[in-house]
Order: sequence, then C-alpha cells, then structure tokens
Amino acid sequence: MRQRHNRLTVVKELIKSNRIDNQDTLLEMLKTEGYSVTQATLSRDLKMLKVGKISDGWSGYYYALPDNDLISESEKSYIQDVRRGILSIEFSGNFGVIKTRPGHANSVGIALDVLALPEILGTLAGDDTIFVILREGMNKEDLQDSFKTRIPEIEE
Amino acid sequence: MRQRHNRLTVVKELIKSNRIDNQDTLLEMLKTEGYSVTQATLSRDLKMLKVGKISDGWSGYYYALPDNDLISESEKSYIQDVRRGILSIEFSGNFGVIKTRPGHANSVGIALDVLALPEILGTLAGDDTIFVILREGMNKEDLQDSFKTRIPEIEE
DNA sequence: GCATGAATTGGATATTTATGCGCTATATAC
DNA sequence: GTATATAGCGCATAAATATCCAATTCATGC
Repeated sequence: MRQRHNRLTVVKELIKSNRIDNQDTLLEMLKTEGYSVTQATLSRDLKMLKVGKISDGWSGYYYALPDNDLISESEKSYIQDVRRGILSIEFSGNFGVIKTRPGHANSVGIALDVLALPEILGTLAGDDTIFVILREGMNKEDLQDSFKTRIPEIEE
Repeated sequence: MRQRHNRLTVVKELIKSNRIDNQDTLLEMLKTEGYSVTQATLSRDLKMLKVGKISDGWSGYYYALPDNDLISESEKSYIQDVRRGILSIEFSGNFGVIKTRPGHANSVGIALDVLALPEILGTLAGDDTIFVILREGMNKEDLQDSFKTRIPEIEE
C-alpha cells in the first residue's frame, strides 16, 4: 500500500521525458511501469507534484513540472530557521502574531518571506514577535495547513 | 460579431492581474467588462492565447500566460521588491505617501523608478516611507490602475 | 441583387479532471 | 492485546473544460 512515494518519482520522470496531455495516457504508461492505479489517484498525484498543463506553442497542451521543482538547500535551511525559532501562532482576523524565542523573530521573519507562503502578504518582525499579514481571502486554517506541509517534515 | 480581438486583450489582462482558477470566474469578470460570451467561447479564447494552468505552489492552480508573454525576469524581481515591501498608499493632491516595512522604502523606491510607471514623476525614499510625486494631469486613480495592472496582488 | 466561404458563436454534449465517501492497511497510543 | 487515528486508495460522481454541429455575420466575387 505504501507505494505512493515511488510512484510519484516515476510520474515525475514520465512527465519530464514525454509530452503527455491527459491522465489516461499517463495511466497507461504507469501501468507498463508496474503501477496500476485509477485516474482518481493519478489526479491526486499530479496535484501533489504541482504539475501544470501548459501550451506546446501550437495547438496542444501537455503536463509540465513546476520550474522550482526541488527544495533548494537554502530553502531547507530557512525551514530549519523557522523550526528553531517558532513558539506559537495566534490569529485575530486577517492578522497573525507569531511568538518566537528571544532574538529569533528576525530570522524566522526572513525565512517566512523567503518561503513565500501563498497565504502571507507580509511580515514584520520585532525581537520575539512577528506580525503576519494574511492575504485577502486567506484565513488561519489556510496558513496552518500550509505550515503543516512546508515546515514540519522535509521530503527527500 | 467581430469582438474577439478586443475580448482576447481583456482576457489577457484579467489573467495577468488576477489569480483565476476556472473559466466560470473569468466569465463573470468578462461580463462586468461588457463581454458576454459562453464558456465554450472562452475555452477557445484561452487556447488561442495559449494560456496554461499552473500550480500556485501549494494547493491551488491558476491560469497563466505563456512565458514569452510575461514580463522579464528582472522586472519580476522588482515587482517582488514592491510586493514584499509595500504596506499602504495614501494621497494628498498631487502627492502620495507609501508606507513600507522598515528598511524597505529604498528597495521599493528603486523598483518604482525602474518600473517607470507613467504616472510617477519621481520618488524620494526614507526608511519606511516613500514620497511620490505624480506627473501633472495624473491622479490617484490613474496610479492605482497602473499598480493593479503592473503589480498584481496588491490589495490596497 | 445572389452565391460562396471564412470567422465567430452558442447549445448540447463529450472528454477530462477533481473530489466526497467509505474501506483497508498501517501506525500510534493506551 | 485493543482502541483510535491517519494515509492511501477506488468507486461513483461532480466539476471543469473541450469539441461537434448548426446558425449567424461579414466579406468577396459574380
């Protein structure tokens, strides 16, 4: 059952080296690679890989990996900064207040800026407190989800 | 009948300056711009514009123009500077005051100079404040429009 | 005038993709 | 051990997007 990770790698490879324009085709390819799943699962895989569908410049579309596919080393270190410094987050309406260990607000704030979470419009750091301005339409839960995915565990 | 060309221009603008993730939303926007068409037509328009649908980096997808239609990389980074730094704009007559995050006024000011918005005659940056002088004949609304188009995702 | 053809569109429908729900396997806590 | 949680998945179906076909408009040639 726990074959998703391997499969994602294969999907990534297939997308990188072929012009694929629909999920059924990709399903076939996966099958010949030994991964037999349904379209539903594949759809979820593609979302997980952040795969986009872009024009081939003429009349068709094909799947493509995001430019920024891998987590860079520097990004990893920023994630570490966040994990080292952060103590708590609380919200009030469109704003959040992050408490950090003393002196860590700045490094956490910079890290958050660099990570460019889609929910965050901007941050303002003091010594042990960061003021977070959420983007319009985003809420506390959105940001917490984002945190959960981007910060705690680093894949690969 | 011959309104496709104009409509395509509007569609392009809308896509460039908003995060749109489905055609119905875009249809609504088009309607408020005075273009009343069906989803079928819009689908054809998007194909004609070679619009792609790409990941926003986390859980969503949005429409995007192909690379060669996009602004240059360097311009992007200046736009990022503005987005990262700017907090608010207020006007008084021919002058505007932009508040930025501390220490960001300079980078925002430089970015505004480089972007060379036609409404701006000149800027003067302190630490967290920028003084903007509008060109004669231009007003607050002109600049806000320009901002909206050139620097997506600033929610006033 | 009329015939012809290309371009554009909407309605209906086909195709493609996303997701709610429930099941199972594995992990975690007690 | 048992209870509880959670990830991963398929099925069925919803939602989103593309396309077939017929109708309309405008241009052009006769």
